[in-house]
Amino acid sequence: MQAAAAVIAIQPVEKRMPAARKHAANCSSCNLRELCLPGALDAEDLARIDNLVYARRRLKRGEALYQAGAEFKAIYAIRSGSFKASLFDGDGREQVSGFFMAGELLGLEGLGSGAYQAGAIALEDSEVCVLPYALIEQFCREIPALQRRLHTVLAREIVRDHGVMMLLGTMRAEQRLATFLLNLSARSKRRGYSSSEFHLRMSREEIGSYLGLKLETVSRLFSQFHDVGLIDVDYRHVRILDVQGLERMLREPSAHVPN
Amino acid sequence: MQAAAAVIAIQPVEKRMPAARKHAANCSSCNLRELCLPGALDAEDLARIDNLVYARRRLKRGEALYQAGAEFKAIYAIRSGSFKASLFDGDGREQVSGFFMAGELLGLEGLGSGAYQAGAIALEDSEVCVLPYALIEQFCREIPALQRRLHTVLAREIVRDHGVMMLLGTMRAEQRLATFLLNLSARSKRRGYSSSEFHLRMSREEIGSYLGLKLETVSRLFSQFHDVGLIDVDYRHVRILDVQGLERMLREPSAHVPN
DNA sequence: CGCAGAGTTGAGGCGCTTCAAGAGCGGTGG
DNA sequence: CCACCGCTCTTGAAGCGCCTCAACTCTGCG
Repeated sequence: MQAAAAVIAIQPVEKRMPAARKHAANCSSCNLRELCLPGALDAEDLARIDNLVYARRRLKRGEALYQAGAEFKAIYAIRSGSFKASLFDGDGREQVSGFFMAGELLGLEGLGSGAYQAGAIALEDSEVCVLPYALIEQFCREIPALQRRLHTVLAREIVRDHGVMMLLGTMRAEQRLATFLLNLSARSKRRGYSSSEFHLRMSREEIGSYLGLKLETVSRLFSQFHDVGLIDVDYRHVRILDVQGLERMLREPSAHVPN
Repeated sequence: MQAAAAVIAIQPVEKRMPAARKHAANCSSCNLRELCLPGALDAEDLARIDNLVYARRRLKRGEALYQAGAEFKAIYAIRSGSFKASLFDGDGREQVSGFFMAGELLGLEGLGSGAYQAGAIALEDSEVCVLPYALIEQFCREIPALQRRLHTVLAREIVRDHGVMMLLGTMRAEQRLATFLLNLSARSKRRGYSSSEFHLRMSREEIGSYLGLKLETVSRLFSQFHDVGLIDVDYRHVRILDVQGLERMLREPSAHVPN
């Protein structure tokens, strides 16, 4: 229970939500639940975890959900908005390790360890559900399906990181950006939005940090993709014109790039 | 139990081990346990998980413990020897995602998902403990300390991957190799071996794949490190002469490399 | 309306790759 | 035991891709 006590500064759901909206804090009535921690839990299990969400928290654009190195207390599920996660090392390097959108989980790397390794910053006004670790531990012991789901979600995070390693280790710049755009497209689609048209919530510099490129290179690639008819770009608004063209780029050999 | 049944081809511990050596299959009598899954479990909990190790398996150099994409049945703890994990994508790219040594766990990314994402190959004659997922799930429900430990271990794997992302995304070639050598040194020390002198079990090409470099570059860097007095190299035998020199390299700004 | 931050575009250079040739090591068979 | 062969490693020369530096434009916000 110490983890729950540690987030006491945040108002519990009951106090924050007027009675009329209170239901919205329950996983069972949340339309993002399939994407989120509950996944394909059946109705009975779903009802049992309804007070797993200890609180909600709203963040403004640019605000930090937690800092790198901060004490781990809870994982967070994104209810609305989006975030970037940033890694820091002791020598002044910074690297964006991922972008996260509605239904995705933040802070998994702190599970069972003392601290968050990456910092999480809101890329727009956002809202998250706070899932205290103590509650997660308890519910996972009681509900086998949830335990398994947590493992799945953790494994998925590892697989996601592997994708980034592959991208950084083996792809040339244009393939990295193509991968990035296709990934955003797929996640946008999965959330019921357009797969071909979306708004980038992050800067060229943040994209560059994520992809292991400089912002100028990212900018040039956007222009180049536009020139060959793969996409339309207007600042942060992107429309994909030729999905297969982007996919084809990934199959090209990566000359002049590490194996 | 289906996971345990699926590994039936491997002889259970009781059958493989003569009575005199049988104890060696128990975590409680394994001198690697602190590094491994059990971690700092107390004696009582340790006794309870003694048949978590369903079997042992020996592999020869070059043999695959499991292939990428194979059905996930168990995680593996390295009892002796070492492994590389390799990632593959659909477009013919390959990337070494890590090197693993005694006491470390393989196959975590398959937890709760259907399949291993990376393949694991023995870099020398090795032996592993087989930990069936069904048993892990069950023991974690019964033993809170083990549940937490599993989370810690999973989170550590994520943190490890973040380190690789940082390395690939922000460091120049010589910093990558320095990081690699310092990492091997620390892990060697932690296992009771020399921190300054060790034998590389992997080829230059495998190192290169891991570091996002070509094998020729790796080779040149070894020579260069030798020339400036940082290390002695004789093929795969390495001796670190100047730890602080290597550490100093990491602090240098990374001109001509992504942010 | 002005200013700061974000994005674009150009010119030049460095770092790592590519291509190539040769040397060293280990395993195998005579 | 030695000679051979394949694989790994080393080293050199040349080139490409992305970075650096820099100037300018566009956008959003007070």
